[in-house]
Amino acid sequence: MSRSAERRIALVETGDAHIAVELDAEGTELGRRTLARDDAHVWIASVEETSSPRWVIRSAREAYPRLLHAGARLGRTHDLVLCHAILRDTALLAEPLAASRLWMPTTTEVEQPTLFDALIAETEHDPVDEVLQQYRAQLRALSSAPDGRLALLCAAESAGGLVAEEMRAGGLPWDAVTHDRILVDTLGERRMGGVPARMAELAQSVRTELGDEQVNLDSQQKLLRALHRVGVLAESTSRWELAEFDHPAVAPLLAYKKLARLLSANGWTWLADWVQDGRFRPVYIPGGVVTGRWASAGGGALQLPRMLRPAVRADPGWRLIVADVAQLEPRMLAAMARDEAMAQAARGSDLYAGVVESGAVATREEAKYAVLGAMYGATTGDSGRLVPRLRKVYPKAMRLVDDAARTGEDGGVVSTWLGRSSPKPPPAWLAMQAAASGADATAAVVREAQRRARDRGRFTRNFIVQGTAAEWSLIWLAEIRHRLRALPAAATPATASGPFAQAAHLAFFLHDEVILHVPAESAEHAADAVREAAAVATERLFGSFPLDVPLDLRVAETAEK
DNA sequence: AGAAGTTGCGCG
DNA sequence: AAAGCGCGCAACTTCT
Repeated sequence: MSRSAERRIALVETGDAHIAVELDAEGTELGRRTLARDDAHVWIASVEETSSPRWVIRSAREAYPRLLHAGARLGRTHDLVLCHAILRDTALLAEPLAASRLWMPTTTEVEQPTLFDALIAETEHDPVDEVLQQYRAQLRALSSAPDGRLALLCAAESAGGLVAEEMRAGGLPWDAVTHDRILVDTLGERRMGGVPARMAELAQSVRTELGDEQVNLDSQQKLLRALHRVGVLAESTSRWELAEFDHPAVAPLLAYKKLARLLSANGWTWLADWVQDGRFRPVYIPGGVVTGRWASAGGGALQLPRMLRPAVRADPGWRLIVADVAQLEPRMLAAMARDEAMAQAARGSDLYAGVVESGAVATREEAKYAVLGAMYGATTGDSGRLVPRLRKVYPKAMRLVDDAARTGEDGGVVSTWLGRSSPKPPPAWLAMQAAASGADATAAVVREAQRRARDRGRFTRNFIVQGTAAEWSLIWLAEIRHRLRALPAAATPATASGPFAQAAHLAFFLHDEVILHVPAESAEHAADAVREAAAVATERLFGSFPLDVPLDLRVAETAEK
């Protein structure tokens, strides 16, 4: 469908109603209607079915949960809050979108009203006018772009906003019984008013070996002092440092710390707080990371521990599709830099094996550290030592990241493939650099400024790669979602009610991995959808440049790795 | 007593 | 084993 043929409808929530405003391609109003809050979803669903418009909304985060709950799904949106952040900061536009506090994400905390807010309140506009004005401003910004990249990014980001809410509504199927069994098997029997049995035994062993029956193992300071008393002269209580010491307290201590971590991060309290009706529902925050990666709030969705993956279990009659991309970031780098040699190494499922084949390094481990070091800016250690070898074999790719690093060191801004730009350095950073370049700068100030400049360089170096990988993933998600909507309703309903009780849905997303929850009879079609979506994402970003982005995909009952 | 900062861990 | 990017969270410690 061509863009101009696309129907656009702004959907604005007012106190007790929704106003739907029909728009043309420039955002000019063609007509409007008022919908009572309680049955807006009926009209929306019918319009969705007959003409699948692009809905212009303030924010999916704010508006979509209620619609989903009422039974209306939105196909495509333009999310003004998400797109405002992109168009405001992008370096691709000579004249970026004007920043406005009105279009920042609303925070949940109640903030003290500022003078600025008071000013806004005084001059408050009609909410419909505000939406239309902002949309027109964003359309103007997009029409001044040199190519379609920012428009693609805005569309993908908006789709991400929908996916995030739909994933929360659908939830990740979570088997509390399996989770509990893992906890008991690992931590020992749960005991009222104390730590679980096995943890208690380990703690006892540690205290005995330390000759201190009282020491609190969860206090770094007290633990460190106790260790020093028995001759373990570690500087911190971190795992890798303790492992260096040969003392009988070390082994049980490391085991205890591992269990303590599981208990506090994903123990019974977490299970009770975050799993209801057999679903884990974290809050996803699209664009929550400066690079464009998603953040999460609550539930620790960014740290789903490997150990607990067996608790991710499909409902009866349903399956999980578990898919991830191996080495997404270096693949993105190869294509961004149009580095044919690196793309050649990326042919097939293991990029690191390809790097070894190219002769740059001898082993797969070396390849891994060299490639990670190139993207992260390692300068010392094994990783730093290997990076120069990549410069010989992949000069184009290395020039791209090296240039990004230099731009950052100089205080500049870099952009991802689709045009999301890094934040400008903060005033304190600029002040430090200015101070260091003054005639009276001390050696210490100069040294510190150089260190901070290198920090900045490593950030911008990584930004372009991490951010472009996030863009690939966004398109992947959007294309998966699009294809899932065509699948038939489930033969067996899911165990949890809600908008996805009978529909295949995205259930989890983490940077380069997705988990889908799908009716068993649709599993193969859903798997195909995930594969097709990956191919489309690569093609949308890089056109005909030959880049492999292979998936590790399986259809299973659990998400076990 | 509660806010703010630090440490350590686990995820990509 | 490493020490290079990006996160969230819990528990402890220090500050107010």
